[in-house]
Amino acid sequence: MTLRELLSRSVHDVAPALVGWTLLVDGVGGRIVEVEAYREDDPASHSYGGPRGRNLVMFGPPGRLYVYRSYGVHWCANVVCEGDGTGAAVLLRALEPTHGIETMRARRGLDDVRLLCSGPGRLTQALGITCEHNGSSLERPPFTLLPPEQRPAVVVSRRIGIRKAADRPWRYLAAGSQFVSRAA
DNA sequence: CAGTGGATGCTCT
DNA sequence: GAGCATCCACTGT
Repeated sequence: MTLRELLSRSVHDVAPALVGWTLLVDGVGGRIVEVEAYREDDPASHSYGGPRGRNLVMFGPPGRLYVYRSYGVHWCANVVCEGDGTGAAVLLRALEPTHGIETMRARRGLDDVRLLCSGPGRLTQALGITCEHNGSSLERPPFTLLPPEQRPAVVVSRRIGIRKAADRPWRYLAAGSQFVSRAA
């Protein structure tokens, strides 16, 4: 299955399926170990209420990156999926660093590998993702998405850091990973 | 450990 | 003017 075919499916299929893939930006990054699903009929989603303003990329074709500023200070990155204007995307919440660790240490200003990419704001800082990448295709440089050699076991839990629709079990983690932002 | 509060920009009311 | 899909430093056990 191609990346495009994978991302064209329901966000509830795409989100767990992305766990284990390796995301690189200019060769720097790691293995995806934590994501969350968001969709249009979801009060916690930026796409809730239909396309307007900053959320337009969420209603575009699958395989693009939706980047927004969080709490005025951080960037958060989502993989747009489904397509056909459904407004669904997968929030990238944590990576296990594998490539370019020294570059990520320098960008983050710390040494502990477990803290480099264990949170949505940390991850974008470590990989150098900013609003300049909003709307960019993940199928082209500087991005690389590599499939896992073996599909990892995935654990489901409730989403983190939201007040609305906080009870929906739409957070997906690599089982047993030490690099998630919070244990399941 | 846990809990609290500040930084800071953008969207929405 | 409020609220936010966050992170970090600081406080107190």
